[in-house]
Amino acid sequence: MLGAVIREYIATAEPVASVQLVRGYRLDVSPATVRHELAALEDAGLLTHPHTSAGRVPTDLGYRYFIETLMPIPSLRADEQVTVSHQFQQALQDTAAWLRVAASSLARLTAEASIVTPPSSTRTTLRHVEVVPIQERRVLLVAVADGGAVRQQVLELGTATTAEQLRALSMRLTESLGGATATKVHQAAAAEKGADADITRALARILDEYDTVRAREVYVDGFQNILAKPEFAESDRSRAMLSLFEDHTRLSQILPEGLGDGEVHITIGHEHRYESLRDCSLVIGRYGASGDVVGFVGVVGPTRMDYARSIGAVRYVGSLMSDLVRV
Amino acid sequence: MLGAVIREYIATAEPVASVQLVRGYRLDVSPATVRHELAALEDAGLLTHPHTSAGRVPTDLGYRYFIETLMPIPSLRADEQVTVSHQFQQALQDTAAWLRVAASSLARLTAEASIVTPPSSTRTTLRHVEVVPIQERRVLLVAVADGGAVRQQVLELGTATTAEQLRALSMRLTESLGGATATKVHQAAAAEKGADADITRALARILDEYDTVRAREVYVDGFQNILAKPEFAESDRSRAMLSLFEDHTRLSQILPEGLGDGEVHITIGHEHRYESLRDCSLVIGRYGASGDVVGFVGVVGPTRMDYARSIGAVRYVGSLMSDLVRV
DNA sequence: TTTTAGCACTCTCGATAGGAGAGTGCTAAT
DNA sequence: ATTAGCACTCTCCTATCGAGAGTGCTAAAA
Repeated sequence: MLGAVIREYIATAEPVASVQLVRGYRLDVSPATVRHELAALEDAGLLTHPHTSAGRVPTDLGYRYFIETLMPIPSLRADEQVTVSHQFQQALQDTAAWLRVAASSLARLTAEASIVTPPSSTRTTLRHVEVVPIQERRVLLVAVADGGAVRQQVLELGTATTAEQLRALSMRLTESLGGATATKVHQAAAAEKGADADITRALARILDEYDTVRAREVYVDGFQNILAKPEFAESDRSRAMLSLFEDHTRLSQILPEGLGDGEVHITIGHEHRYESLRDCSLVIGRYGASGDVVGFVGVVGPTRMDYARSIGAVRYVGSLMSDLVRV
Repeated sequence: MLGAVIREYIATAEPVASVQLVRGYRLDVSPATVRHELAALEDAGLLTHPHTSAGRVPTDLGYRYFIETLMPIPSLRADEQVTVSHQFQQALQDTAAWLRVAASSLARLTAEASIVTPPSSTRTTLRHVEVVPIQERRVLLVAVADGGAVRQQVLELGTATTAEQLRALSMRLTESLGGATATKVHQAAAAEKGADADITRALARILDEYDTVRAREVYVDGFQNILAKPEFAESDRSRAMLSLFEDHTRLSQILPEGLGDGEVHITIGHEHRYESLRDCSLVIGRYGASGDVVGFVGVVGPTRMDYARSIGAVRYVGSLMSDLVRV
């Protein structure tokens, strides 16, 4: 019964009445009986009334109960899987590109807004360092990390350096710092002097960035989907949300701590700390290679959202991303 | 007089009445006289009436006339300049980072939404190529272009290759393709065979990307500012705009063609092609080094926007970005 | 004990109407 | 050319009303 109400409400966004249930689900009882049951569910705190003579609406608790005990989670349809994985194929080269793909396909699949964070690692080690000349005194420092992730940074050198010297430097750095963690590189930086120290320090900083699990960058897509939902017709509400979305620092704080691999974490309405998310739910998954390289992928929508579908989509996209990161 | 109406309307978003003008601008004439003048401006097509007994509202044409003939354009206040350029200082290392900074400071300065495209060049030549090992068969291809812009791409090689071999390959490619344009690199790719051909082809594709002036990536910020404006209270309108903003392909099509260096291009309301931008204006500037490396930086807001301020902000941010690209 | 029919009661929502307020356009006088 | 005066128009707010939807309760039926 709770399930019926929730399904109906998810579909229509209107409070659902007893007669609707009887008709829509071909129940062999009268509306009055249904009303009795509904009243009981309301006493249990799983449903509410917007006002005396309106149909039932699920509470946050109601959704939670539904999700945890009665909801089957179908995986994505095969053809949808194909479409998405196909899009991923086309964006393999560039991390930024496939993060964008992840965000946009998730948004499209669920018709909600999506959040994706870049992969970051907890104890990255350096695999390869390359210093590439750009201009007279400018060099590009390229650091390839353990998992194959790459980061680059432009540096200004104090003295002009030839390509040969840089090449030698690259080899020396790769040699000495290969396999080193952030702390080790920091130590190495402290030990060096002059221009090389600058470079090593920059390297250390790059590694530090990998280690901060919450990257400053967050990829977001599909906000227009949210704006289209009837519950966000008033612009005040959607504005609060949008401002949260644009403030990536704040945004990254809604990501859950200590999420296991492949797990999906759901927060509903009042369950999260931000006032502006009171009418929203988050479905956040984790992708990455077993505890090492880690990122988040999730969906944001009104509490009245199709959780089963969202969870399915998040799981699938997450698994694709895990594959990409693991290689 | 037109100026007074426009200024007032920009400030209040309400149709402006004759009495308001007399009071607000301490005119030494009666409201009736002002009404005469306003009627004349209306005949000229520079103002309208929402309805018979409402104050005046500028038309698109009115804004255009105002901007082109009567509007002084103050530069940003010194302290604002300092704040912004300071933020740029902190994001020098990473192209993506300073593009984000550009978008967000522009949004903050103007309280409108902002658009920034990455720098792209029309006839880029290759300066340096580096092939960096990542994993057994994976390599990172780093291409440093003429202006100092850097792009990277992960490649899968058919055969395993040692670090030494890659190093030699890097030197050879830099040697043979240094100074080459996209077309030349394409030719070179066609001439080669095997794994090297793959790499050269990838290089050519990277150069192609530089050459497509309109990059697929567009940095956008401050959409919430738009949502806050009274004219966008209804979510339908803002939704149309937001969907345009999220569709970067469509978005990049609103950027003006053939814009000179340091010029600022303004499009008002009905002047642009997209229906969903009917109530919006664009203030788009160009940054880059004299015709070579080029990107766009601009502001999007309601037609009722503070053009002087927007132009000032776009100019300043644009000049900062030009400095960054030129080096 | 569970289910059901019947009915009163409550609340929303849309339509309608009225009145205040704001602002213009016109006319005639300065 | 400017202005005072005034009629006229349109919006916007408020109040009111009735229809409609849906519940909760009660008492009867299964």
